[in-house]
Amino acid sequence: MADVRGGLFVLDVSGYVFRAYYALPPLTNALGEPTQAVRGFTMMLRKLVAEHHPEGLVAAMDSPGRSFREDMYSEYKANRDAAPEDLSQQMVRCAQVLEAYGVTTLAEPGMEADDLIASVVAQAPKRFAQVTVVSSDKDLLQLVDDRVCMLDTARKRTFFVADVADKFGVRPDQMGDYLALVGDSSDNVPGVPGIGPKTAVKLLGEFGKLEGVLAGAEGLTQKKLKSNLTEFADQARLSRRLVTLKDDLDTGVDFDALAWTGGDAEKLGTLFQELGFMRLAEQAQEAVDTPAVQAEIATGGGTIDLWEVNADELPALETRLQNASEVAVCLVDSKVDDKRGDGVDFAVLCWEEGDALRVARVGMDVGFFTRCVFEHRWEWWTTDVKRDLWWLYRRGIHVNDGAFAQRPWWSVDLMSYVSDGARPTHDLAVFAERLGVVAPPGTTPPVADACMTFRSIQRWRAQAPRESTENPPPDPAPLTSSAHLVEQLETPLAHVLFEMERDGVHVDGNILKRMSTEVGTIADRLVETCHELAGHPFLVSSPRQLETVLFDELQLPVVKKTKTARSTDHSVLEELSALHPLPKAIVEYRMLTKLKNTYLDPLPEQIDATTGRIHGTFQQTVAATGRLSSIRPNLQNIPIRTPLGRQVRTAFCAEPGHVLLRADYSQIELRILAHLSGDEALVNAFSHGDDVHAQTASALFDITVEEVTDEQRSRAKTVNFAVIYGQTQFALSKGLGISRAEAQRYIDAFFERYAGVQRYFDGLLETARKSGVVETMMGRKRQVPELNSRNHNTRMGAERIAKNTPIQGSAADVMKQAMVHVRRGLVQGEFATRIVLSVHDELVLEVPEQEREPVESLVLKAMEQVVKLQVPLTVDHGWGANWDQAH
DNA sequence: GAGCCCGCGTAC
DNA sequence: GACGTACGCGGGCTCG
Repeated sequence: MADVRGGLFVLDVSGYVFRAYYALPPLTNALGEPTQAVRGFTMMLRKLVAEHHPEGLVAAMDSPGRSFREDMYSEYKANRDAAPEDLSQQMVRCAQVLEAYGVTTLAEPGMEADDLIASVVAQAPKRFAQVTVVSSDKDLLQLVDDRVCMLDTARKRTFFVADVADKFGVRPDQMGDYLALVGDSSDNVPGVPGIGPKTAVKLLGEFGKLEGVLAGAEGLTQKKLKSNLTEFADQARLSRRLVTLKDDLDTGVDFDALAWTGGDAEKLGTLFQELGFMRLAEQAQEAVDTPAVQAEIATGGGTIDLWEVNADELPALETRLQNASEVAVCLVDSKVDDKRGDGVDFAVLCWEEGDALRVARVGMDVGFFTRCVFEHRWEWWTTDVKRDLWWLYRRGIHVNDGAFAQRPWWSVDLMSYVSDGARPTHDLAVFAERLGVVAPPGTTPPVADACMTFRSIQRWRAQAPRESTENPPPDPAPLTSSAHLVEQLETPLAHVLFEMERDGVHVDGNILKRMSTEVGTIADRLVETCHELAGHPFLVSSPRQLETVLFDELQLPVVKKTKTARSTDHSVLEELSALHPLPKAIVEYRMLTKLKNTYLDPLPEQIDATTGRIHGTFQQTVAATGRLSSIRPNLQNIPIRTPLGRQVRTAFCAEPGHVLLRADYSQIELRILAHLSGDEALVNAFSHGDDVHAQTASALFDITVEEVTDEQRSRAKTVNFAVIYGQTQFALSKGLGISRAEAQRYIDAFFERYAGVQRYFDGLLETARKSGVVETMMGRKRQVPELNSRNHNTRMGAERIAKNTPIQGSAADVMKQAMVHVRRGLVQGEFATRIVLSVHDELVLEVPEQEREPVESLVLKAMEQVVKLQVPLTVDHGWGANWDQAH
């Protein structure tokens, strides 16, 4: 969600209180006065002030009595019971809270709050650049435009223009027509029978406006729809009038007086005491303080002047930018979390002149941005460089590898991520706060963001150490500080990922659809089998219902428990299958429906009709260890372990004339462990090309490597993994199905054989306890404060994280660097080969037939030689027409 | 009706 | 209570 700061906030009090009254559990004060809605409203108001720092505040309420809409249509809101007495009382109390808070409250006989809000919004631009309507009422979405958004505090969502389109399928200015067609049951607005959201969107998409739809009804082929539109045309017009907001009321508002300067602590204290809000009464003072205006702020003591750049002023802007070495470019798309790049477009540029920041707001001008990318030489500073590349791409500005490499790009998300991968988000607001950069007061969100981006990046680069003393730098490609990590690894990788997303992966949807039909049939039969075995129908997919059937009705033994229930997971069902046929059927059913619901059905939906390819998103700042992750769809958990699952991979195939190359690191994490620990036995084993799992087995079972059976090797492999994950005997015993004592014996045997690993972990934990941080080979950091927790479990969990993160994270460093090198090699060799997937230790490339040999050697070489470790890095590979075959 | 948590299952 | 890192599904509860 985009952050909304400053500007004017217009509160829909009636709507809020109405909902809170019914939604919240009843609450009364000592005198029995109902207060739940007042309390909800007060909390909302406090939160709003604390989080959004409004420049101005104004509230609007409905007036008691008949509204002009009832004169228009006697049934308006007739479905609502008269407001209960205790709701009206609370409405009065809310008005008192607002008064004590110093907020002007508007009410006008015959008018609803919505009309007052619309009128305020219409006049606000004279004084406020940005207006936020605070409401949950979709009627008010009509008001949204590029200066007005709606904040729904209940659902924690902000609606900009693109969000309205996203949610309803129509532009904000079409919302009135939309509601007129669909109707609104909560206000008893009739609409047109038979027209729901889908039909309304289709009609408005075709005809634009309600009148257009009514006029165009004649030409429609669907009979019922046509007759309804004709028969109920007047009802639609009436509905349209009912949902139209009156925006020309004389509100008598003095907009200058709306600037919020804080409330009256004394009044609030008294009021809260009456209401029985004792905690709030105590905090009344803090509640009314406006955020301190800090002169220093992001401006660095200078001033910020916003320059609205007209088309004819662009050359002048460019001249001034000639002298800028660094420019924060905030591309404003009305929607942050989106790579499609539609919506209202403009950018805010921020740069430094002398000691002052300059800010320019520029509309979308392809020529200007093309010159920004290809001609101007300043550093491009942003919050999300991959999003910028998409944004530019969607407008025909194709930043290829060469153009990307020509300028330094710096991105807040990547800086934040390498500094501490464990943070839940890496957005600008948090990053800036950590660096002590605050938003300049009284600026609109895009301007504030541009200034904060500029100052934050400046400060981070000044603070980031250039040298690290923690680990010796790997060679070649030394990355010894987080600044280097961003500059040489993550930022170039962002461009590689952009290209991977843009180019996508070719997927044959028909294969998946055929499988889906077959799997669906079998699953349907299994449902019946399950019902018969249970003796009655039940929802087979519901663990809760299954729990009842298995443990209450069939009286099967409870094998293990989850936090809240008796577990029915795979291991439990396996065990129970000896006692009853139902568990086995469930296992089968789960396997098939998992396949169908997670892969077979969703994947074809994701195939882009024009490219025939899936263009997923690779997230670069999500996994705490430094790994990539993949969403929409997740391309990193495509099945491989079962034959049926593997069939899914046959759908991931090369285009005609191409072939897939799969290349994966062999045992990369164990090799990293060997390198980091320097353990002699482990290093030697890898250096000599020995079978490390067999070597571990020989230690566990006290036999020679030659005597190791397949079964013993497999157990040793599990133990090797357990060490990487920092597992204890408990988990290992579960994994191997052995006693805890036996598991402990394995773990002890491992660390006896590989004593260097034990020493490495001991040293690592000692250092990490002091610093609270662990680090990867390339200097990626993750905070682990829980290492010093007094809670045993928390501390143990933190120790597992501390041991695993350098291993998993360094492997991620290596793979990411390899991706950058592979891509660079492909560009330099002018190959048409594309990287299509990256799955932690595996790369998949789509290679034109004639490029097979050179690309194979390029990829293997790049991956194997990306870093020089104490042990060799080896890469397995395979070729195939599809992903399955390439194994 | 949307959002969230839970249990579960897929990958490395 | 106890296995590191992810994403996503269906069910079911909750609801400022």
